[in-house]
Amino acid sequence: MTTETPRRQPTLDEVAERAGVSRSAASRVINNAPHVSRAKREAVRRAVDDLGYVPNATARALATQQAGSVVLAISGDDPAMFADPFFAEVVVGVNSVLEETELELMLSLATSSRGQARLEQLLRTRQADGVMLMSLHGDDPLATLAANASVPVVFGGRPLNFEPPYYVDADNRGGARLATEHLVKAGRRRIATITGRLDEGAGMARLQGFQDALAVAGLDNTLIENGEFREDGGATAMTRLLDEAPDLDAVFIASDQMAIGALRVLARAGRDVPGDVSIVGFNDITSARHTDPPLTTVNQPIHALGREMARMLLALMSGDQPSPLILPTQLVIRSSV
Amino acid sequence: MTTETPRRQPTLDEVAERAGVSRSAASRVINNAPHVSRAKREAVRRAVDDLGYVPNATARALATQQAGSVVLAISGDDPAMFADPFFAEVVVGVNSVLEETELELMLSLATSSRGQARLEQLLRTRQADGVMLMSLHGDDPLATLAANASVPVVFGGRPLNFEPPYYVDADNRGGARLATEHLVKAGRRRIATITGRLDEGAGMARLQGFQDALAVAGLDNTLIENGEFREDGGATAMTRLLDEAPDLDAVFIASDQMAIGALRVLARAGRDVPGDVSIVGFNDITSARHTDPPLTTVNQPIHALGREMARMLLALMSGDQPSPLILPTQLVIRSSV
DNA sequence: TGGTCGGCTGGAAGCGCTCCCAGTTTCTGC
DNA sequence: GCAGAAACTGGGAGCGCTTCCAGCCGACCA
Repeated sequence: MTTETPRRQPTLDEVAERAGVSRSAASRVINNAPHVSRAKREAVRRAVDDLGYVPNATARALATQQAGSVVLAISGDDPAMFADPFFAEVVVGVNSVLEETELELMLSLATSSRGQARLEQLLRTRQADGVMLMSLHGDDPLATLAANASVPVVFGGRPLNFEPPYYVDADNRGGARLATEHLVKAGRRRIATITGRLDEGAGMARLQGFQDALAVAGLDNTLIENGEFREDGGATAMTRLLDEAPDLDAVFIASDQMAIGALRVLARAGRDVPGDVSIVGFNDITSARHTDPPLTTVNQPIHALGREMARMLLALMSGDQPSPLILPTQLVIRSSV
Repeated sequence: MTTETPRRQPTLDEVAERAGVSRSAASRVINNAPHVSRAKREAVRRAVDDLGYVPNATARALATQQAGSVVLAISGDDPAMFADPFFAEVVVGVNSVLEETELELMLSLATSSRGQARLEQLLRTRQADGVMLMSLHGDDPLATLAANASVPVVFGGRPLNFEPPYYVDADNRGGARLATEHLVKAGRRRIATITGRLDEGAGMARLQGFQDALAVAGLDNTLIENGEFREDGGATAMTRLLDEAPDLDAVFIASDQMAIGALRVLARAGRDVPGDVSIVGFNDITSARHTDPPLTTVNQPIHALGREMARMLLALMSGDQPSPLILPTQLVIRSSV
């Protein structure tokens, strides 16, 4: 009902006409290409301003065969997995570098098989110029898909069974070793671990780091329970551990989430932390600061992970061949050891 | 070095040729349009399979003038704001309905002015068919942009100063009232509040709910400090409150994040929770379960918020005129009251 | 003064798909 | 067995932009 006409966006032709030049010339000035005289260049700019012209991204994409967007794909079998704050922070990291470019960010939660099919579609239809692929586990079909995708792919984390050409990962193994060594140095001798999903690279690497450290210290490294990276999994794993080895005096837990569950079990069992048993977690989520007691844990640079993935993808897209990157992890000492 | 040719994707023309039909016919069967004989239809399908044809989304977008994607835009002045797990869950909700469609999800963290410009661009270039816009605060320029965007816009939460035609929001005011009433029922009489940012709709609504409840109860409702929705803000606000009104016996805190900060201050000040002072938070983040004591708080259906935003946008895009939606909030009783 | 060179310039051919339209075929009902 | 309707069919014109290319023109050198 307003007087506003539902005016279409002006096209390049209209700009050209108004500026009194050919469409080619107009296109050149829009794209800062050479071979256009100063006078025409300015005429075109003026016309652009007057008309409020904005190039149509779709048409441009069709003509240049470049989508102008990249996708961040989170693969996994649990639809709600993305709710993990971990990913949110990765996204912020990714965004921080994409912001400097003209690229748009698409998000693909390839969680159902339908989701995976769509991601595949997305790539085959060339709606995106590159992919960042996270959290492949086990025999994720996406791994192969990625391998022979026609666009650059960088992995976030390394899948099991397969070393991708381009990836950025956190030093999970090193971090786990650090954590476990910390326990050893604190004088603990009967040290267990609660693992994450062992069909994920991170889960396995943390277990290995744990075993590395105990092997070096000459301690038993077979007290292992799986908690699947979930809080309740951590709780039940802790229960089993207490059954199996009532004399344990420390446990390295492969995620803070699980540590929270374990802490609850420990409290209920009347074990004092860190008096009776020391705990160290992994990830350094914000909650880790507010557990009782505050959790000693391993921090991984999540923001940097996202940032570096994006940088690597950009490099790849511009024809470089970047090397894989492993980001350092760091022990954060609080009060649970 | 493999024998794989870097084969381009086949085009519709190739499909048509192989099937021995016209491009128009091929297009019709791809799009399940009528007016194509059974025989040709099958020939085309076969050709599609043989060739592994996938329609080029960009070309289709250009021809149909539909991008095939929607954007979820998070506006705000803090680049890291998105790291709030709140948004992650919204994304999951949004995704759950988009997954059923052919629409792709683009994410726009319109945090810097550059980010905002890009979002504006995104819309003007029609790279997206619709927008979900979240977390406008104060005089966010995006509000007006959204208002006269040429694509449907649904708001997540209501901005201040402006009631958008289409939005889904949580019942912040009602939730805050619930929380405060709970405090009153528990026999508390000297009740304060720590507010969130008052230039955001949610922050203001929660303050109003607080005041509503106390007005009804005939209690003083002027014990107010601002915590800006941040943890440290909650801490300093609590400190000020303790100064101002050492006799307070309860505080409604507009976010769990801030409540965590406040709890720390309270503990340090030697006040027992809930013995000396009762606390209720807002949001029901996962950490709320692990504070000391576990936090009584108001749960808002974040996943549903995302889901309903997406549904509303879909409705809008298909020409309907959905009504705004206010999702119920719910008191979650734990041990801090 | 003639010849060259190199930077302008605009025409035109796509990019891959949709969809209108006019022409052809095949069915109906009588 | 025939008119008229209904269903198919393929040609062609776009969607808005990029980019190749051939033609120009003025400048510059000998």
